[in-house]
Amino acid sequence: MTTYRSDFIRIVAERGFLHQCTDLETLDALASKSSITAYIGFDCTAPSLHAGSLVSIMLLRWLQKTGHRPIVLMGGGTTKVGDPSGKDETRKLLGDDGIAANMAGIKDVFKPFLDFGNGPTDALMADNADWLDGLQYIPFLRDYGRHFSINRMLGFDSVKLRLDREQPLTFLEFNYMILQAYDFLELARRYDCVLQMGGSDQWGNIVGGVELARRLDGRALYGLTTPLLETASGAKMGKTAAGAVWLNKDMLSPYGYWQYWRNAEDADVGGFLRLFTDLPVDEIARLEALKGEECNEAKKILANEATKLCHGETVVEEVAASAASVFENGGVGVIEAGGESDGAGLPVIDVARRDLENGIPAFELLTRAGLAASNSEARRLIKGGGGRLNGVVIGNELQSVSIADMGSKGLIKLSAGKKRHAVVRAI
RNA sequence: GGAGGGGUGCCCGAGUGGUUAAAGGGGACGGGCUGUAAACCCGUUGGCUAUGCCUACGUUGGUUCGAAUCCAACCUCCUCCA
Repeated sequence: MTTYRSDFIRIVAERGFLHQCTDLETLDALASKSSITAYIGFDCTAPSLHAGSLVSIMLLRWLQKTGHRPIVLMGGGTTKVGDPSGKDETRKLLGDDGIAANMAGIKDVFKPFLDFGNGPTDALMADNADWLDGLQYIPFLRDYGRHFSINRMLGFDSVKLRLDREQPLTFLEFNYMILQAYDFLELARRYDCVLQMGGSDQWGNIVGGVELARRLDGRALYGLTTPLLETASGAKMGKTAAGAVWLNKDMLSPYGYWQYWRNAEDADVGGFLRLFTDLPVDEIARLEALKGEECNEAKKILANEATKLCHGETVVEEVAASAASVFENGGVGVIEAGGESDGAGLPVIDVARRDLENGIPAFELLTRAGLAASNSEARRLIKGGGGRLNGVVIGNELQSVSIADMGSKGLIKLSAGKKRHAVVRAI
């Protein structure tokens, strides 16, 4: 195995972040003798980032921990264009307001992972709208557009995928890669940023920036990509039935976040521990070796550590206690204590006391609790034997749920399957 | 600009006037087996005030007792020609 001179590259390699690099040796040498600045771009297409972006975020974290300066680039400008990479259809175009709102949510995501400030290795946040918005079409085309070959761009996966699927690719989106290349150049000029990182689907775009800088400024920049993560059985990282695994607690509660990691497949545990926690690699090797049922211990540690990074240490304890209560004792978790769970426990649904006094059909309550997307789905769920009321299978979807079903704490536990639960409370 | 071929449910993909809420596969969800795992087996997979009703096969109109299926216009993708 290759030995690396810089802490950054060594750690990144041994923890599984490394997929491709434009010039690993030189970059390693550079990072070993000086502090470098590197960036990753994030588009503002949603109000939060999800677990799919976590590899990138952790990569910036390690960059900072090994003495370098991370730049988080908000795609305030590029989001207006829309990255065709990995999308088989045109994104809905967002307006300025939507982008600004999304950006605010995304900025929050980074706070627990990176230290921001003005020190030499403090993280920096930039917004490419600052330079992209002011570009003038003809001058830009003449100065930069002439360095891009359509012939090559057509070969890029992001373009090819769209064409192969017979989906439209607008000229607007086609320009995305040029703008991203320009971003890199701009960051190199402004902040002496020498490295752009990103998911493997960004390779083409990153290389575009490296080449642009070489042609225009005669400057060597570097690109590094992370593997595109899939779970061991091939599912896309960061997606579940309930939707994306958001990093923002308004979008996904810490409880739900913890559950995502707790439910990792056996085969993924080691890799996830390396990528998504700060645990030392030899400790991970030990956890990874656990076989059979013992693997669950490793998964709990994974869930605890990952949740700690994202939502903080204090919440983790409550979440873990909740999970133990729900899954090991058939309880309802921290909410039982009577307080607000603040996302550390099962979702709580408030239902008007009057409604409960009259009785609510079981299927309707499941829908209200968010355990089914529609009343029809709730009915099917119950017919299939997947609906539970206080742990008991609901036999008939019309069964009425009322005050009488509340336990001693005045709560009703509803379940869809063995893992999805919610607590109903009367107000 | 011309000629031809396409657009079907979350995705892929059958279906060319009624028996089609639409074959098959994937995915997802539920059940079984387990370890809150994987694999495997079974079931479900448009909505609703639900033994019925409503909405759906690119869009909008039309023909017909009846249309995803026929016609027209439009949108859009592909291939070839200029």
